[in-house]
Amino acid sequence: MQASGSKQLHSKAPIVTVDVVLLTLKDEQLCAALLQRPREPHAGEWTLPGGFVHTDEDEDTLAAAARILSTKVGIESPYLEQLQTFSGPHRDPRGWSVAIVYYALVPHDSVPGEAPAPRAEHAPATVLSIAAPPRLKWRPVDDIRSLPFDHLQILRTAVERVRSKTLYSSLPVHLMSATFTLSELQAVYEALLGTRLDKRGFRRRIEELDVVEEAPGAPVRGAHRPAQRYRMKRHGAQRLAVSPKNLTL
Amino acid sequence: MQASGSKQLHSKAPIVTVDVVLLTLKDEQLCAALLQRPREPHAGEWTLPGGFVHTDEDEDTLAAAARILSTKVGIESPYLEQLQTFSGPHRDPRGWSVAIVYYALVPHDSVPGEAPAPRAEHAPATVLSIAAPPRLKWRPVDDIRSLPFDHLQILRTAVERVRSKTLYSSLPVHLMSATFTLSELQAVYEALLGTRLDKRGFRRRIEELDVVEEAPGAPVRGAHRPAQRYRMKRHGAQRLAVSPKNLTL
DNA sequence: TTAATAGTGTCTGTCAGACACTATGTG
DNA sequence: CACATAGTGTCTGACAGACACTATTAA
Repeated sequence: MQASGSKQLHSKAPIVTVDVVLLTLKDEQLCAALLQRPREPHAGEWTLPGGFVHTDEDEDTLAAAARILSTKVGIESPYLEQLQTFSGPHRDPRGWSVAIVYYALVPHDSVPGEAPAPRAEHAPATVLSIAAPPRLKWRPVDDIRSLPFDHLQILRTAVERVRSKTLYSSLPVHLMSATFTLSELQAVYEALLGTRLDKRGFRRRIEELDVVEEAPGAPVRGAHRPAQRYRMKRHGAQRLAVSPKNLTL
Repeated sequence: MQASGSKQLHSKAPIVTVDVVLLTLKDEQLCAALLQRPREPHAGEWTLPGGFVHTDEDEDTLAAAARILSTKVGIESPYLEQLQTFSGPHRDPRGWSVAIVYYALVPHDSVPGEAPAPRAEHAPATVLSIAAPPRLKWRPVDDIRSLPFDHLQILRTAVERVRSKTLYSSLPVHLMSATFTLSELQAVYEALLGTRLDKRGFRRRIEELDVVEEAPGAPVRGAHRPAQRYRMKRHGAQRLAVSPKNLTL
């Protein structure tokens, strides 16, 4: 037994883990981060990043999720939000378990690659997990057909949430690099939704949401007419702008 | 320690509870159910219904929430949905804790009153906590200024969620009796939103949502023109209809 | 008939979708 | 110049908000 030494004599306490669905956009495809498990159960298989709560250092499960991303994937302060809690006697072979699940969005260019040891090209910051290097890979979410535990269901739930929020919010800006053009942003929305969007309507909408602003510096000088660079507005920490137009009865 | 006897030597496992924000509408006011705690911590104080997961009988935390409502409040199969999971080292004096929180909506006429001992009508199953019968009361949510643990924050989050969903969904039908008139339903929406709504627009909207149907039987013969009775459509179990109009980018 | 509530018809301003247009760069 | 991408102007059908109207009961 554990902390509550007096009352719960009937049943064992559940196992508690925190899992993270880490998503990015790569070649117009939404991809999820998978780690190869170093230990049983399901040793050697690819799963969502996860781990136990460290009650001696984590302030809450959000902090635990951030720690797991930092430690096991080498990603710092991404957009991170609680998804849902999954539970049951069979989802983990070790017994009755609870998984508090978060989802995270990161721009593709701030992400460690697929090497057993992280590539040198990106992520110059020290990656602490070098000692027991977890293998990392990114897989398009629509290609993932099975995962250990109930991680496939968790992944599907997270993807559904992200796609759904894309319809009425500015969530996808968290998939963009530090600066980006509106055309790039539109391409990201289109990739997530699997639809073409009208340029005029898209720009009207983004402007209403009021979450991006012109970034200083030179415009993008591509093959043709240069494009204005934009960046995310930082209101407070990481607020989600939802169109007020969609909230009318 | 617990099931995972090998890896987590660093920190104690968190305490896991399931709490429920149980809401109903009474005299045009949204009210929450509060129970008087029979035990420490906060013995004698009024809190949200809650309890431990019984890993030997609960299929998941949703089932645990349903069991807690049935056992401790005497309410069977209400609308029940996961709200959010709260966690941290300080929210419960017993230690680092996780609360998986659900919210439930019930029609006012299917609800036990404020009696000291629970009525005999429900909960025929053995109630283990009969020794110290939990007292129940209903308080308007806007009058509740403080609660033990972090239950005030939890309550506020649930109320915000319900009011927000009222704007674009049919959630409030779960606050209605078995049959009801459209005027009554509109009054409930108005009470939740604190706004007057246009009758024509309201009826258009409810029709689009396609969640109510005409109920058989005599119309309501009140003081004046009789009104058609309606009832909730049962699609599957308890689906939530969201207006598709609000999901356009 | 009056009062009160149930329920419908319909006008209108607003806005999203559509699409044509201009602007500005490269080669 | 042709071409490609960036960015804007603007028309129009649909629809939500508003509100007047009819319908049906009791007293």
